[in-house]
Amino acid sequence: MKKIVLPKKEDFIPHLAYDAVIFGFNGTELKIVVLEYQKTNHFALPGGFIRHNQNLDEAVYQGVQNRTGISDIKLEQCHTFGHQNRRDKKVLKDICEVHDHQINDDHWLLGRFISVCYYALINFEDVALEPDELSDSVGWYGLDELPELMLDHKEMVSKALEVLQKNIDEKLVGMNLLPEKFTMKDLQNVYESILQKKLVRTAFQRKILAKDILVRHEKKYTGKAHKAPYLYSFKPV
Amino acid sequence: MKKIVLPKKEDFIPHLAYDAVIFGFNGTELKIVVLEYQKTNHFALPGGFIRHNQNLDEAVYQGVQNRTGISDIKLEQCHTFGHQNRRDKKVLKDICEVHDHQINDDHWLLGRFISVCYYALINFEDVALEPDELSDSVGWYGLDELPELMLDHKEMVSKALEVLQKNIDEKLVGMNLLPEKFTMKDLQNVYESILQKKLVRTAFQRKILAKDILVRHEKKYTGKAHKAPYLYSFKPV
DNA sequence: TTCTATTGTATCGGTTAGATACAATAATAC
DNA sequence: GTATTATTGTATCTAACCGATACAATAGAA
Repeated sequence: MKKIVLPKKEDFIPHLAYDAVIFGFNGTELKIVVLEYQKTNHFALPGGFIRHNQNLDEAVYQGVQNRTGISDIKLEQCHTFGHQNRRDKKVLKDICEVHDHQINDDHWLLGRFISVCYYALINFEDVALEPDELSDSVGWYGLDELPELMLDHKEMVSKALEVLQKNIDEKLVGMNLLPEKFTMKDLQNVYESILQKKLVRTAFQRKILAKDILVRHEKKYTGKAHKAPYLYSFKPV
Repeated sequence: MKKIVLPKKEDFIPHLAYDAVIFGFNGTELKIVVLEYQKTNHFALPGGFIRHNQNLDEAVYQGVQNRTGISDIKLEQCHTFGHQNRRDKKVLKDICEVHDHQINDDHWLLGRFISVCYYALINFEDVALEPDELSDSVGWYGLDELPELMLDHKEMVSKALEVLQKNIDEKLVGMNLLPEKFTMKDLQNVYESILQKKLVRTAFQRKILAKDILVRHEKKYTGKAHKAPYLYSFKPV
């Protein structure tokens, strides 16, 4: 197993971390990015630390990019988790062991961490996930099929979803989760995935159209035996 | 000037702080708690640091209590501020100087701090503000009459108000800001102060009554030459 | 007794959302 | 070709909600 270099204590703000809940939409279901640490069977949200010379927001942006290959996303802060027992020696020791690393019990990475949680929405299609050297795999998981996650990462997912639900009407969420052109049904699927409930088709269509944020394009012929829906895109700002 | 004891580096999580925006309502206007550091003309939100053996939430609760004398409040997290330039050597040096303290340029308190901002709503009447040993005074300031505040504390106030506005309908804000019994006008004043806009009296009354969260009591005779309003209290949960 | 300011409530019109209805239509079955 | 089917786009009805307006009730002053 390739030897890794652990982050050096003096480069980072101690006891402080970030984690990110990256939402994507595959056309049917809302999914999030989860990392698996090589050979350890430990799963976690993409996260990391903040350098002394980095703004918090930037650290998160760059960190997410390094760990997942995702760039060009808009991250929003959602909550800071600061419980005393936010530490997990076992996971980190397992990771080090796999990489043939010695780690002392008093190593800074084994201490308590306060973590600032961010979330982002991205288009499933134009992302190629690329695991970093620590991670075995980086993949999309549906909200109902999440593996056991490290620490309170599951709580972070809940919190992020909650914030997303609260902001759904003002944030034009579809813009980030859908391809350039999409049908009204696609957009409704996004809303239903986020809100985790069925919406009334006719009322949804009426509401969205009344917002006057969409441009209507040609029809989309799917080959199915029924009326073809129009394609839409978001009006440019 | 009495010599103070600076917080010791080894007790606290370095580079991490909290600040709190405490909202109160004096019957007419929304105000917040601001500390003034003795003889320095520096003003700040009540804030502090997190001990290694404290949960974040608890650290904030206890810290606010120590610094202002306020207890028994429900604090809500609103945002974490992490810009690189969140440091202000001058303010801290001034404070130390006043207290006849030497402080080196590389002292941990002069470094960069990431701060988790909380807010709370309290009833103006049942609070006696008591400044701690660092502070000259601790007082209520209207949102339009805030003094110049340290660092990005003004931004924190804006953010807290924004969050408060967003949650106003689900959080029953009056419960914390008003005395036991109050008139509909009082409650409307609270809403208007928070939302920073006038509301339609009749519609407001109808909306609140429709929520079915109030109990109506006797009338309140103020001595004014007009119909006396009813007093209300919030229904017990 | 009259006057004034405020309160409590009712009503009208406009907007929005759920429920329902229905015509339009793309492809299939016959 | 014609009938069939599933889905889409739109209209209509109703209920809920809000702003605007009206107005009666009323506490105290003039």
